[in-house]
Amino acid sequence: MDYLKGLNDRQKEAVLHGEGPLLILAGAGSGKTRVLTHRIAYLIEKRGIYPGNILAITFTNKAANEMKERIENLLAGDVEDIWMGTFHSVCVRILRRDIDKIGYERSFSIYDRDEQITLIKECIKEMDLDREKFRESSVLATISHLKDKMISPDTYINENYSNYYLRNVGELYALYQKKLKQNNALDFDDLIIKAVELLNAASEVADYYQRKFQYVFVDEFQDTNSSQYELIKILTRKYKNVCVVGDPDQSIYGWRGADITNILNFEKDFENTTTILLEQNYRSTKNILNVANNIIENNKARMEKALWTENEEGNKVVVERLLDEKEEAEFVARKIEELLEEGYSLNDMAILYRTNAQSRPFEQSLHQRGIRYKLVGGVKFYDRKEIKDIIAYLRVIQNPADDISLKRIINVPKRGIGKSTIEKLEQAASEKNENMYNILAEVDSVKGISTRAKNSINNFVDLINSFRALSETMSVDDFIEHVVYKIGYIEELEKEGTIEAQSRLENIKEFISVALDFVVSKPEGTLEDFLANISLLSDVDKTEDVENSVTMLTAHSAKGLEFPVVFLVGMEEGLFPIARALEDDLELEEERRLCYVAVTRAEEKLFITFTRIRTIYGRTGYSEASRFLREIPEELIESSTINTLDSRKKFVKVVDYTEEAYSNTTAYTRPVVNSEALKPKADKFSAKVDKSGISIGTKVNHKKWGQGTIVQLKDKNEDKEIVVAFDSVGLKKLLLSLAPIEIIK
DNA sequence: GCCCTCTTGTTCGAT
DNA sequence: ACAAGAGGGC
Repeated sequence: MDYLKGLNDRQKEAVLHGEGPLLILAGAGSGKTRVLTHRIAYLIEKRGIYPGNILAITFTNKAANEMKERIENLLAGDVEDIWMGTFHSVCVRILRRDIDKIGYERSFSIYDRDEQITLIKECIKEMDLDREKFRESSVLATISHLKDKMISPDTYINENYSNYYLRNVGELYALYQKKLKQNNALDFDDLIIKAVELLNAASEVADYYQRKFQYVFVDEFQDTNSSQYELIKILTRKYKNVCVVGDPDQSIYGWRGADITNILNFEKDFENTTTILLEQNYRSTKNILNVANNIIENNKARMEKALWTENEEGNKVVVERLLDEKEEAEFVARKIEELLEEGYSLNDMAILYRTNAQSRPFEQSLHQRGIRYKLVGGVKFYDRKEIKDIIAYLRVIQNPADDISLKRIINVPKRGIGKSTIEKLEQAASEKNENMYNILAEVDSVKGISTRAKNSINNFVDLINSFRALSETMSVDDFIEHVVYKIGYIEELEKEGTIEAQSRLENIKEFISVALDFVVSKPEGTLEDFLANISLLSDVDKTEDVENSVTMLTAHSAKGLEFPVVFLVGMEEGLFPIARALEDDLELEEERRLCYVAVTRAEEKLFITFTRIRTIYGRTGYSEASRFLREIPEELIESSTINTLDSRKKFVKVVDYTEEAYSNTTAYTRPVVNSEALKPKADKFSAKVDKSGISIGTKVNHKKWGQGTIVQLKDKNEDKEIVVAFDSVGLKKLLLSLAPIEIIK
């Protein structure tokens, strides 16, 4: 194959680069994914590098999968052995093998934000600190930053000994870490720093990976933090074949510890670095790119870079002011319908906003018109109570030391283990310095607990023990199904009979089908793999592919994506840029970079909207156009509601929301659209397709496994279990209501 | 021990 | 607007 076909000179240079460190400064849309995939393919085929000797860090798991696919297509060969994934998933993989060398068990749990809060709350309570002064979220933020910078609690306490607040934050940090360890749990930051710790502590482990990873790639390098950079330095110490790709203008995770100076320091940290600039944009029209360039130029702390394109000039960017968020959503929905008539498909379009809370009106407007959409992030499936409960069960089964999860589910569903009993158990646990599960196992010797409670506890322990044995032998989806029935969760919800309980039941079914998907894509995956998988997936990863639908997501989540048509909404002072950033130059520049990221997602058409009135956090107020809009030259803008700019480069109100103007925007008649192409959200789950009239011998088509024939059919609970002989994968057992199948006539 | 209501505080982005 | 926590009633 020709690895260089269609590449420009700079890109070719990057692909063909030999040994040694390589820094690629890649502007938005400059084809960096192409460069990365071609370079990896080139290394494997032309330079004979074994795929297992390559590590590539991507920003989402989805990006990793797409890259793998593209490389596979280039090579027409198997590249499964490449280590490709996010920092976090790669670190989990390293830690699962060897974390016992630094005193944790390999069955460690991964704590997400909720568990972190529960844990820090416990710490604040235990240290008897004032909750008004020591806010969980700000304490956690400090701890996280300290971890990123790999500053230990002791160091921090010593440095801030004379400051009451900071010293106690340091003490909280120490206690928090101690508790994590006791729970055999790692938070997100720990995943990185414990991997670094492991590599520093165990030279044979470091040696293994340093030999293994002859070539290391890091995408979105501008958004790495210090500990992640440290990890890269350690892993590449032997070969120094490290290629990082980044764009300082797209650094948008400073609040999460990302450090642009990593890019600036790279050339210093790695001697003989080759630096390549990719400045030709292949994604956007001249107009869109111009808008982006004009905005980003206002940042002072910036490496000069001039992105250019040979693409067409394209349409002017449309900027519209609407009355309020409802009108804004209506405007977007109408435009979407127009664009459909023009021949665009729903997949081509995305709505980008600053905060997740802005999605509601758009959901409503799109839903009303039967326009399918998919929501990235937002109210999270995995944050629902019932799902968290089940995950807590699974965590306890996998890692009995996990007290946080244990306490969550010890009396769920109610089994007569009340508050006072739990307090006694906690006390006993801390006296003996043991995990609660161990105390439960020998509860008969704990004083002050009623016989009835002891009975319940013994039953509970037996139940968990039986699950532990079963989890080894059953497939993950079957196992979860077994657990939810066995613990009586399903029964309880069914008894409740409310609509809410019904939706909880459906969520649980959905969760089981997530597990099924996992088993299908990774047949050798264990329960702990599944748990790690769901906690490390990004919102983009978790969003299921809904055929033919508009994507709605935050500007942050949109990083790395591109769409022919982008609606950038809510461009108002105090919203984008967000209020908090208005008084801080650094934060304001990060907002501007975020705006730059948003604008550069668009390929052909960009619509920007803002409103005159907006309700935020229950308060309605007047809003004014974002300063970023004022940074766009007049000649690049087209608008029907505002008369662009005056001499002071400010938006001037020309069409006010008088009655007339208002009715102008609402008296729009909807074009008749082909309804077949636009089904509403309700049929998102394939489970809803009609499966009556199914019998032995019926031919079905499965979403993943293709065609098959039903060979067995029996009642199971209120459902039917079917066994299908698939042409591709042989016999599979499925639940009729869940299976993503349709009947072939 | 459990459930319900009222109050109070928080307001961004997310692995 | 919304969620979590406190406090009161059963």
